[in-house]
Amino acid sequence: MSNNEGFVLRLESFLPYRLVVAASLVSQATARTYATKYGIGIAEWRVIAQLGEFGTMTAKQIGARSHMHKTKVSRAVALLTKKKMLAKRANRDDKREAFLSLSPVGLEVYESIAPSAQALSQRMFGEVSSEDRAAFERVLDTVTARAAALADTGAELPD
Amino acid sequence: MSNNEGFVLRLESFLPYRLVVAASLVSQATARTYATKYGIGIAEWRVIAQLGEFGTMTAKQIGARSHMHKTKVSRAVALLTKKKMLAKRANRDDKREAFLSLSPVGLEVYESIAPSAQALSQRMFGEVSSEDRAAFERVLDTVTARAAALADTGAELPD
DNA sequence: GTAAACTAGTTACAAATGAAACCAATGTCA
DNA sequence: TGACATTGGTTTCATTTGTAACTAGTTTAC
Repeated sequence: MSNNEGFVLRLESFLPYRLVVAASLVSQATARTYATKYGIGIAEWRVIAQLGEFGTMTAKQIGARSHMHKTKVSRAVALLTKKKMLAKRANRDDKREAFLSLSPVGLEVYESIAPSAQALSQRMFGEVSSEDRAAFERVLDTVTARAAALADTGAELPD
Repeated sequence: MSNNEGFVLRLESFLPYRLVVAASLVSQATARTYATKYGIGIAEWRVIAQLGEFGTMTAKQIGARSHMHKTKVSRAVALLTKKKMLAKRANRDDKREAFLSLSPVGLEVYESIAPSAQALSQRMFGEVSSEDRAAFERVLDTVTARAAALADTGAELPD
């Protein structure tokens, strides 16, 4: 029984809530897999994925493309460097930054983990029809844009 | 340029990644709004939302329905109790648990925040067509189920 | 040329989080 | 009945996270 006569919010069908719950489960499942099979976390994996896709980037570029806070990137890079998965090359023209890329070891990890990630995704989204998948992507796009705007303008709610 | 000839994962179109990014932005926007306007966090809001919807629940029930870890529920309940937003009534039949419900203050908060939350959701999902929204919900459902299964079985990746 | 403003990245600190230990109460089963 | 396992909930502890301060390097404006 609900204890108020006015507006009642049904949380179970409230989209922002459902989205966040789904993402958190996906994230858990993913983290668990990467951790148990490769001994790295999601942040590290994202760095590897970016470098695997684009070859060479600065930490800043990685952060921008992967939507990660710069401290997170910094720590992920430090860890991956310690694990010899990354090569760091100084930029002669701007000594503040460095060019990062996958070392042979890192590349190996990437080549083994990327198809696995794809397979995991397949397990989660595999039985979705392609129409639904397309719609899903459209919605993700608009929501991402809207939420990003709301998140960093700190916009007030309408009354 | 990519630095490997084999399989390349395009992170920007990788669904689990996009889902998690979208959710994190939604979560940020939401948290910011609740925090600035009501001085509570997402966990606290979820507790309030559950109680607003269902009236009276134990901490355990709240955790189960809202997908929150029991320590998180415990802390949220403690905070809300300190803020006089919750009423706690002992269960005579099982003194380990207690029945929680919204106090008059808590109910006020709920009645003011629930429509705001709805409005915020509207801002994020408002321009989505109802077909896309339906598809989106279908996908969320299947993904939630699949990810939950993967997350707690600790299933291995296929090779 | 140089002082002030700015930027890439790291570090220090504080808050949030989850796993595990814990406490009190309840259930089980001999 | 009484030992043992289990459960609701809290607390402790170690880890993760983000904010803010900081360092080193670069750009801008005079």
